[in-house]
Amino acid sequence: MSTKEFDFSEMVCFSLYSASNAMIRDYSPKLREYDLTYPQFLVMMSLWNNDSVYIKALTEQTYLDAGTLTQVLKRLEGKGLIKRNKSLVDERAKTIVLTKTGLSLKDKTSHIFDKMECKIKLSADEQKAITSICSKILLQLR
Amino acid sequence: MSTKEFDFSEMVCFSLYSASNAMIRDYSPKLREYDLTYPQFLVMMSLWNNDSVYIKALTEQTYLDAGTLTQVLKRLEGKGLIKRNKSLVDERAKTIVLTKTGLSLKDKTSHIFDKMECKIKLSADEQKAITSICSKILLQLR
DNA sequence: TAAACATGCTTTGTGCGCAAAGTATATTTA
DNA sequence: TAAATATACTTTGCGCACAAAGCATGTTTA
Repeated sequence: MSTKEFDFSEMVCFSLYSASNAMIRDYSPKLREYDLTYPQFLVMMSLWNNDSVYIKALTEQTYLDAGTLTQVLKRLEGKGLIKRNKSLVDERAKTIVLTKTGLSLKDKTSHIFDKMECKIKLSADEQKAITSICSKILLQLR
Repeated sequence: MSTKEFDFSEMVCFSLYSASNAMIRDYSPKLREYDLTYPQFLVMMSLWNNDSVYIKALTEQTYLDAGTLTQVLKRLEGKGLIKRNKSLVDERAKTIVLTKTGLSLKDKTSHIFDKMECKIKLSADEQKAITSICSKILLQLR
């Protein structure tokens, strides 16, 4: 016993983990020009899709937990990109709305994706494969 | 302008990020029984493959940077799983060696993978696809 | 309608992940 | 061989990620 070797390149979890870290690391300098981190950018994208939502909706979009989102949203509010308003309907909940500045960032950052896409060269099939297998994993771990 | 919707499920980076988070989140309770985090477990696996190595070798195996590894290794040493010895050949470098306790953990934790594998049901082809596409991404971001 | 429970979010504490700066040792170069 | 450069690692600072506990407001139930 104790003779089995661990082949890191065949491990699903490690592959995802290291590739995800690498991609986010690569995004970071581009995002930093707009004073954003990747998770912050993610939240902004979700809000650009759909504004005036509860934090609960953002946890479902981003798969981040409420505790993580609370601090991310505080920082985004600190930068003047969003406002957190207490809901009138449900006093427990907070409605997240984009400020004018927050909204205007959408167009300014739209080139970041294009640059990224051309940097990592995946075929359409590979792109489809990886995203669908990731969805499958995510679904099984809910 | 400003009309494009972001489709999260088609984004490579987000797919990797959320699936990786989900898998690590799922591993965590099992690893916590052995007082390990996922990155700590990763380092241990690397050492179970190959002991008495410089930290540099671990950065290459795990793709974690030296700063991250320094703290992970300190914690592993604190738990008595490894020792960090100053190299006799190169005074700058540290040689990481497993303790008896650290070595013995290999067999004790070997079941964790099997449980995980059976939980996320991927075909052999899917597993091969995802790991190879992740390798490709990693290679392009070096 | 009071008590029990659920929900939406915040707080706290731990451990990454990484950039940037720092320290000590080693190697190369002029 | 002294100065410049490189290497191996550590330190610092910031922002996640998440579990667990906490708080306030809702909803359900006895």
